[in-house]
Amino acid sequence: MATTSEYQRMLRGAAMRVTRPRVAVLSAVYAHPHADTDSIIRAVRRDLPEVSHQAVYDSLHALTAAGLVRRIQPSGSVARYESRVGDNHHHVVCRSCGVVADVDCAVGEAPCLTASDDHAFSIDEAEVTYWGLCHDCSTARSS
Amino acid sequence: MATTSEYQRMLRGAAMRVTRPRVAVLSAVYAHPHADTDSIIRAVRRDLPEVSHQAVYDSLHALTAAGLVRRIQPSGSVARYESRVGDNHHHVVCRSCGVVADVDCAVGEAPCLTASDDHAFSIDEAEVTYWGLCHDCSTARSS
DNA sequence: GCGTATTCTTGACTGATTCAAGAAAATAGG
DNA sequence: CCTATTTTCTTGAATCAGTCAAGAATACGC
Repeated sequence: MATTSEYQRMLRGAAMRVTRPRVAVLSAVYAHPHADTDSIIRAVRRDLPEVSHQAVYDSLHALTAAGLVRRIQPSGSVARYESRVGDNHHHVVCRSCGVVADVDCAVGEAPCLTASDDHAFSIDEAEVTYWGLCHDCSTARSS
Repeated sequence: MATTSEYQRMLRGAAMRVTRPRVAVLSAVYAHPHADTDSIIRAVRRDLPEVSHQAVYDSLHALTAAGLVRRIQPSGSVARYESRVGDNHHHVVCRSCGVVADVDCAVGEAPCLTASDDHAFSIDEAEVTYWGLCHDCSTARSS
């Protein structure tokens, strides 16, 4: 959690114009990690009831391009956004309810960054998604 | 590549009814690894010009549920299907053209299967996606 | 303040995928 | 082989996330 002026500073630091929708979107992503676009729109509208969905989409794209937020999209899910950037962390996703949690890199610094055969690709990122059942869903099933 | 009767045997082995659309879809997935649904529909219609898109969607879901094909969906891409199942391999995706290639598991058998903190999830799979530029796209950019 | 470039609003549109109802086809049993 | 039952396929409409486009509003350098 940060204050409005901190979000403004972050935007300026990324050479972006400071607008109310952008500050509200950045704040919503910080307040609701892994939220989908629709949840972010609803959160933003608690502050700014009149923002258009397009402004939120534009802001999310701009913030993602600037590296201030990160977009994730597990298979079968819509796009989700988080504020934790630049630390090479990964995600665990519940197959049943879709909830997402953060996972630090498993072994050492970048365990999976080296593919066994890179097919002449120049690889810049390795993204790991763990799949399973969250605590609630797995107890709900066994009971 | 396999013959029609082999695909039929695979379907029966999975306790699935053998229908022409399913055989054609299975064959198309084997012939076109990492193809999206639309490419598969077009490939299937070379054999069976009258199949509905819905039959292809249904077949792909049924084949995926039976474990005969695997569905992958990198961020920002539509669903893609492949016939290589059960061997814990991963994918490298080109950020520019979206092409997908297979990558064997990097280190040992299941390098990333152990999350550092599983948040009480029961994890059953670790999926690794490598991002970068394929050979063609990276030479096209530097030239 | 002013001017200009960027961003936001409005509203239509696309494209992948799903839903639903009835027709057709596949297996089990006789 | 024939029939019954269940699954699968066809047809056509609908949904949903996200994009496109044109003009109005706003931010910020001067």
